[in-house]
Amino acid sequence: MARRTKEEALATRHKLLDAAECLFQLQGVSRTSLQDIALRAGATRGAVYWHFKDKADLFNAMMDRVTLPMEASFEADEAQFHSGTESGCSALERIRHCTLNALEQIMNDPQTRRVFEVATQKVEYVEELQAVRLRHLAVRNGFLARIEQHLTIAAQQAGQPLRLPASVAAQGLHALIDGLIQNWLLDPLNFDLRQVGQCTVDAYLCGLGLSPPKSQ
Amino acid sequence: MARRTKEEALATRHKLLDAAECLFQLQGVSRTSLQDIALRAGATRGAVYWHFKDKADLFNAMMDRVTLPMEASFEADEAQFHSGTESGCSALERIRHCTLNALEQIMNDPQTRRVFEVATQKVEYVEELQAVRLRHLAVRNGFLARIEQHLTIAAQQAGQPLRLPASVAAQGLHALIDGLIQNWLLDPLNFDLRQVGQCTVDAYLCGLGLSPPKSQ
DNA sequence: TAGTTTACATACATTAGTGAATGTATAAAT
DNA sequence: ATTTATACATTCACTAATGTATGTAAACTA
Repeated sequence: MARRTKEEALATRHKLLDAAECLFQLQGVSRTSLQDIALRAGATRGAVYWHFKDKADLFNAMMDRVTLPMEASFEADEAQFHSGTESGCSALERIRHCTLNALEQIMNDPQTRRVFEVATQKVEYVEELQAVRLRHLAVRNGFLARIEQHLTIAAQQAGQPLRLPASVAAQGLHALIDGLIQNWLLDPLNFDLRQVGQCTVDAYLCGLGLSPPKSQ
Repeated sequence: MARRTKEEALATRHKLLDAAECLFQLQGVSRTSLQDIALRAGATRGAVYWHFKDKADLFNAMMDRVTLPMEASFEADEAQFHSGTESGCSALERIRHCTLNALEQIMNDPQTRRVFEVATQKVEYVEELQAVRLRHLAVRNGFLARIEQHLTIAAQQAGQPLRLPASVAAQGLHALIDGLIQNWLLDPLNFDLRQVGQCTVDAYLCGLGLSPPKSQ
């Protein structure tokens, strides 16, 4: 077949990733063949092997397409916070804002939702995907450090100490959010992620000794 | 080969399940063949197909072997609670006791830990395993109902209302525990499940308006 | 505009896994 | 003491997936 222009090539690459997302969600990663993916993308396995080394490589690319922007947005947020102007929003507000934002994105952006569902229910984390696991751990530890830091600042701003060591408190908050997402993905109609997320996170923060703001 | 006695047959059945557990943990469910399992159990695929319909059936049996006893113990606990004698332990204590117990079992019982790791990281929940997903949901809803009930009672006993609707509060507590387990399984050395579990659960309960007991 | 590389498609070789059929020696039932 | 069902082992037929090798036409490049 005829050679494509660079833009066209990039387009087929994205088509392949789109197809993979959907098929992974429907059938699971191991049960979808590269053939399936190529077919759904209107291509052949030749295209897949051109763009990716193998299925694990493709999977990584699929993850990157949603996790890299998410991490970037978090870091942008971080940079803004440290830009000298404290801009009137407390550390506590920022924590709530960030977590609520993440929940919103998972609820409203279909691609994010698809990929999260695949990552939590439709893939087996074995050796060839260990890179994914390690990145997951790295990102998580980054989150934990950030949360810990913000909780510490929030406690200072509130003028009272945390009832728990900040690192432990951070582990709990992260586990809570993580658990909420997992459970919601498992059965989205079972509860409202935004509402339950907001209430329970506030309750937890309150339990840490941080009184919730009176907004909403 | 010679026919085995019933006890021997049951023994091979367990050997097969044991082998499956380990191999699933090591290689993931989809990448371990029935051949692998049989070989490790010192048998052949014939034995597997005799005891189980297919891999999904075997997987279900493997899950049942740990989840059925767990559910049974929970129900026994429930029965004891409703046996008229209030036996001096508050609903709040019971919640803490139950969750801590579950965490302990996951930490200390290797089989439970293996199976949980498989169920959370080494399997793809697709149609042929939908029975597992449905049972998971059913068990979860049972837990939620129980937690909700106990939280309500605990609030009555404490003489002050919950800061959240009981159902929402229950979702949060479950998500917290679930998230703790998931994160710990992902990297057991990262934190101490018992300690962090106890602290963060107490913090959350406190945030709900239930003051923690002064034990420990 | 000739040569080179790109972006695939096609064809091939190999392997591995499944399910079912069949074989078989013995435990259990009568 | 037979008979029968059990608890497997062995073999077979089939499919499906992977990776690689090769083909090719058009987009770039000099």
